[in-house]
Amino acid sequence: MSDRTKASRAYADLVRRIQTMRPHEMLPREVDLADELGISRTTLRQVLTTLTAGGSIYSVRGTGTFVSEAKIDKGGALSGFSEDMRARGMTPGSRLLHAGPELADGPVAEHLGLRAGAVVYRIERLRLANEIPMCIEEVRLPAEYFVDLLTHDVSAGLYDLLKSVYSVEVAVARQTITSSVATAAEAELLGIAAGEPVMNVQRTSQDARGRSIEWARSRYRGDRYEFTLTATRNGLV
Amino acid sequence: MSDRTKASRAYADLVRRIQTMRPHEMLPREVDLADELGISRTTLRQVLTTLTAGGSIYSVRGTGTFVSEAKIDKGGALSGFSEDMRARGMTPGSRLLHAGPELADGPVAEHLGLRAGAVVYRIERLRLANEIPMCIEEVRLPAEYFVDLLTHDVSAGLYDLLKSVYSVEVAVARQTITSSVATAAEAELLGIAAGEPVMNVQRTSQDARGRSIEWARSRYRGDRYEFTLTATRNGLV
DNA sequence: AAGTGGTCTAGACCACCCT
DNA sequence: GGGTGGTCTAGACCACTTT
Repeated sequence: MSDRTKASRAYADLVRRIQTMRPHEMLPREVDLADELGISRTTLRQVLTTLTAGGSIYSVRGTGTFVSEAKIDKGGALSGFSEDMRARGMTPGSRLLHAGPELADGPVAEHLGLRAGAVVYRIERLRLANEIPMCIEEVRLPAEYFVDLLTHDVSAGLYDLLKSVYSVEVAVARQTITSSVATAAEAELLGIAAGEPVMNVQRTSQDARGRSIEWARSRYRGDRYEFTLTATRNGLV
Repeated sequence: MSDRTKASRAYADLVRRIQTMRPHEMLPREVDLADELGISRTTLRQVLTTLTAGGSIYSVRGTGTFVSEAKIDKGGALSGFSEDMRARGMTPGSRLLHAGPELADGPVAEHLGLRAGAVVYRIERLRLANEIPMCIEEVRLPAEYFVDLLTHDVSAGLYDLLKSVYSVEVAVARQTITSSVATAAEAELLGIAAGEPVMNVQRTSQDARGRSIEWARSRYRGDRYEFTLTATRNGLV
């Protein structure tokens, strides 16, 4: 959404323009469109590529570029709990269950790419949506990247904190989702009955340099949460 | 993987080159690299953008371009069951439970963007991995796009069929995952006990033109299946 | 000041679809 | 043959980091 470059400004212009058009309506030819937007065709094509990847438009070789039909709205799979809940129109909340340093044992060290015995921070929170318990979240972060992390407020909006204080942003995340039934302890925290379904989400995050910066395990109550994701076919490869 | 364009050939070359390098090792400067690969810097940058999006490399402004550290291998969220299972090293199988035309009722018509009462094909299959039941899959496809679909063998590899016979490919898919416990009927088909956890995956797929081409509901057994996905931060926006 | 990636351009040529 | 998107180029200039 940054309007620092011509391309991103043209992108915003074009998105607005597409919204006023009907599905399968044809866009002006690229040379003309570039002219209207005040950019070169090369820059325009960069913008069009992004829009195509996002499913807003499609082009047919030798024929033209068209507005796509239904818009599958993309859920931000890279967002954290707070952002995710706000996108769903709910108010996120948090109750801190634990926050402290510990030594990484085998599995944790492996997931984070650290040597066994390295220091990690473990933060465990009960996450709420509109005051209702939604999931139990357990996050581990390498202490070497986030010095004095616990002197800050980690009860909510952890990603904002990592970005603003440590200038670290998630670039790639891998999530594994499994289904199970709640144990007695989990059930009590989540306010459900033992034996009810829960979704387990394990997540490993890396920054742009490819360093693992987070390993998280969440247990969502299955009766109230649904996990949404959008996949797009890649270009070039 | 197509080597028809200079860019895709350079991409393949560069991937091979990166594999011989160590994490955080610096690549040659762009002008030189473009020269070595026999392409212009503009074309090279297109390739580098793809590699960056894929998490293979990262670049630091004013400094250089580097090989990323750990490689999170991307699971193809756009693949079908057969492809998915083969990627996990298992042999996919299928038992056809039902295949026939029907009239789209409200919810189905809505998901597929059809008028109520349009004809859709419903295909229900029990999907196996190494002969073991893995999920129950119910797919609905608009008959207007896939004329005489049922004269073909739909028991396995449906996506391959859609591509080879109808030249239709999935470009964007949206999936919603929820957790529940198996009903008696589901449990029997899946070979588990009623009350055990299952994962429900609902999926809407669109082709490049934005037409909804598939609506599917799957129920995976929670004890044997895990859902993996990789998310990457987008450029431009 | 020198070196690097980031943005943008004008224009050439190719591949394909239509009438 | 005329129109459209797809690929590729050489080069300019900017922004940032390092010495």
